[in-house]
Amino acid sequence: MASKTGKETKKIRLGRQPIDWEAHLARMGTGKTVIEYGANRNIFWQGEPADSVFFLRKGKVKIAVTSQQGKEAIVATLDAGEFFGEGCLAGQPLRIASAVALTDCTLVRIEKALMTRMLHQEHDISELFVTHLLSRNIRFEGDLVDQLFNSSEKRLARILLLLAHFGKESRAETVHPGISQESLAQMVGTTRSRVSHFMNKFRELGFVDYSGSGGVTVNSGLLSVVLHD
Amino acid sequence: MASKTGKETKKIRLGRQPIDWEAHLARMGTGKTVIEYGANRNIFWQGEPADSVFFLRKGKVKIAVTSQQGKEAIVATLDAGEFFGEGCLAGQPLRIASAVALTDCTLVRIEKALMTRMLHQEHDISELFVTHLLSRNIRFEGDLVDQLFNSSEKRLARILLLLAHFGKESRAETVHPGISQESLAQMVGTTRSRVSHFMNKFRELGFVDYSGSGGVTVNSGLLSVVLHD
DNA sequence: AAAGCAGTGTGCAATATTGAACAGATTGCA
DNA sequence: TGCAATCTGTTCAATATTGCACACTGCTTT
Repeated sequence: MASKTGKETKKIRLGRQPIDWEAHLARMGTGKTVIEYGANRNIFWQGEPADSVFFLRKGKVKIAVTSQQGKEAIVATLDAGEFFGEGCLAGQPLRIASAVALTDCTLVRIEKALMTRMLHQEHDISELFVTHLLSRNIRFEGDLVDQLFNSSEKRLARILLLLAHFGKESRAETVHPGISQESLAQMVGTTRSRVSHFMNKFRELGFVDYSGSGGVTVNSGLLSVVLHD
Repeated sequence: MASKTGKETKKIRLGRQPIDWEAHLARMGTGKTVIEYGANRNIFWQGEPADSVFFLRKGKVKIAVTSQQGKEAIVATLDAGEFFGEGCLAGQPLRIASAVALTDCTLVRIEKALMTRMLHQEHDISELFVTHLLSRNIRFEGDLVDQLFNSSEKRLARILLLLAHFGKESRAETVHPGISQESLAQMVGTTRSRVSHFMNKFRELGFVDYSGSGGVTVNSGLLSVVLHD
């Protein structure tokens, strides 16, 4: 509780002027709740009724799907400032995926009815949401193309680069600390033994660095070579 | 040929009332063009500057990506009533995919600036566009999950079902006539020889029917069994 | 009719991937 | 401290997939 989200900027950059998402939210009537989730806490389960959209104010969240055979795949990991669970707005009655907090999170739960109303009445919200959906779309399309074309080795390289926010201003270079090979395998769509194999290969080549604990460091410049053959 | 798409209603169902897309378009100033494309004509190429969004009024269009190695993948096939090329709205300077008319098409080209203006000013358009993006998102997420979990056999089964509009009211049961095994392979993300192999298997089991020419007929009920193991 | 062409049915060796196993290392906790 | 749980490195046989080859079909063009 009582996290220091106060420091986070509430103004989210859009095409034109920054919009004050929190102010809009505050103005709306009932239907929203601010919730804090501890790391590893479940936010919603696949198969549950879907009646709300979430906005991630702080922390990281993963979206995962479990197959009938019990295998799990991670279809997205989200950072602060992103929406999720928006499928219900398109009429999905049930969650098609589960959402789990990867770190301590604070998020805003918005009931479907309220979200619909906001999209209908508030231009800025509507525009923000369109921007979000466009980015998500581009990311999904990229993931799909990646699957259609590339070997598991290249897919792993790509995931590592994306997790390190390759291309963004902030050259964090460090992947989410504590990410396991199992999780990587679930994102890449392969087995852990394969991930272990390639991680070692990448490490020997100096593309990544990781020692027991302390997360993975990515040399984006070098690793990106893998993608281009 | 998909024949009577011309009869499709121009009023597109939204959550609430149907909105008259054409009327909105007509009211806007310059920046839009109605274009007709013959079958197999190219609409835009991957790598080209991206400065407009398209609305498909009639016909079918495929969205394809070519890898550096020259392999082609089909990431989507679109029906009347759908948008495409919307990536530019999120700031993509270049097309990341090519668009090709699969049948004779008529489509509306909307310049990026006009589209932005419409999204900003016209509630109905904005809402329609959000609905489109949500559906597209759900489809991409589904495709991605499919790739992460399933074998090429199941993926082929799924594509055949989707092409036959499985689940929709109109039990057309007939896939786009003249679709080649090569195209199927590019959608599924595998090789033609694999597609040929599974198509024969499906045919022997009575799940599909196809004879030289005349397109593929899908027995959705039977074929969907493949998906559930 | 002959030739060309695109699509299909097969077979096969080379390669990639899976799935399961086991040992060592590290971490968290009683 | 010691135990249990988790994560990692590594192997290996079974399986799936690729990439290519070639023959055969139906169709169009000349």
